[in-house]
Amino acid sequence: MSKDRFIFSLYIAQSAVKNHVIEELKRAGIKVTLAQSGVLFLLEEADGRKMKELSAGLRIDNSTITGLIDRLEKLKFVKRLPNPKDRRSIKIFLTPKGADESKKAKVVIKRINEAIRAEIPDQCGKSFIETLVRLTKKFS
Amino acid sequence: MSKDRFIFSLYIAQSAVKNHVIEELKRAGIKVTLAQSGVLFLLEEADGRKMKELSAGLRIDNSTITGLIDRLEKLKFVKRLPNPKDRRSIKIFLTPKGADESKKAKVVIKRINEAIRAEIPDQCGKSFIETLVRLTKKFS
DNA sequence: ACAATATTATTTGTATGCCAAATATTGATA
DNA sequence: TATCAATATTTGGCATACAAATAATATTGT
Repeated sequence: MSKDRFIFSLYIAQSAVKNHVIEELKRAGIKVTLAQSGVLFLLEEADGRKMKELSAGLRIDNSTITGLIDRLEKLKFVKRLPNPKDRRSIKIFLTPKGADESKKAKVVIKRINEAIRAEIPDQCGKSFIETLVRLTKKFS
Repeated sequence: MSKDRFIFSLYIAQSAVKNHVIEELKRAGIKVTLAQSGVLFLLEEADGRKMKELSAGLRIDNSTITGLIDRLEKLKFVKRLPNPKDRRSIKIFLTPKGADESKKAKVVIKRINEAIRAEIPDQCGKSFIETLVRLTKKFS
């Protein structure tokens, strides 16, 4: 049926997973969205990143990051601070509240990533991720 | 690095493929977008479908289809016609112009689907799609 | 030093996509 | 038949996402 419809199959699988994550985050009482949690995770790893570094890390457009940070700032999860070394750029910092939210979200995301791993046959488990990475490189 | 980050890997692979398709459609002078082409393909297969059938076929929300059809109708690629058998619903029909656009878009999409297939190792080619389908079922 | 160029973030406009609520119509049931 | 539940579509609100245009600042070439 969908034997050769890679584009569509990839779309609906990603869509199903994404909607499931959103639902589980909500169910856990988490205020940030999936995209916003991506920002928090990057900052947890290395705080004070520039907008540019965040958009590169998440593989999304600069202008999209602006909106994500706007909403995260309104929720008091991050703060924009000027970068004295380069006044074009801005550095983003986690607030304590944001760090807390990040940890909570990470629990949910991790659980779902493990549930996904469980769905992938062992022989081709590595191959699945490798294929995704190969597609990403090929079409970027 | 991204060994266990299935959600993220799936997202960026889908995103890369999607953006590549959009670019190629544009490059071929095609006016419809990827999502809109999905509607055209369904109608090419069976014209006069109801909104509900389209949203089910594309696995997207009802309200999203309304917008897609709005734009396709503005471009004169489809027409809304009343359904005498059930006046709650509406049937969507391809115009000749829409049928033409559909064929053009299909050439591009088919080419990219084949390029994707070429990126998947032979042993796990079937398994890749099967995994996507399994994930879709599990999380829907 | 200065002009041309590049980089960083934002703004605006358009397109998805979801959800919840509103509307219209149909079907079922008391 | 009157009412209530189910179904189909639309509307409005919000959150991504990209592209193009803009403003501010840095860098580079001469």
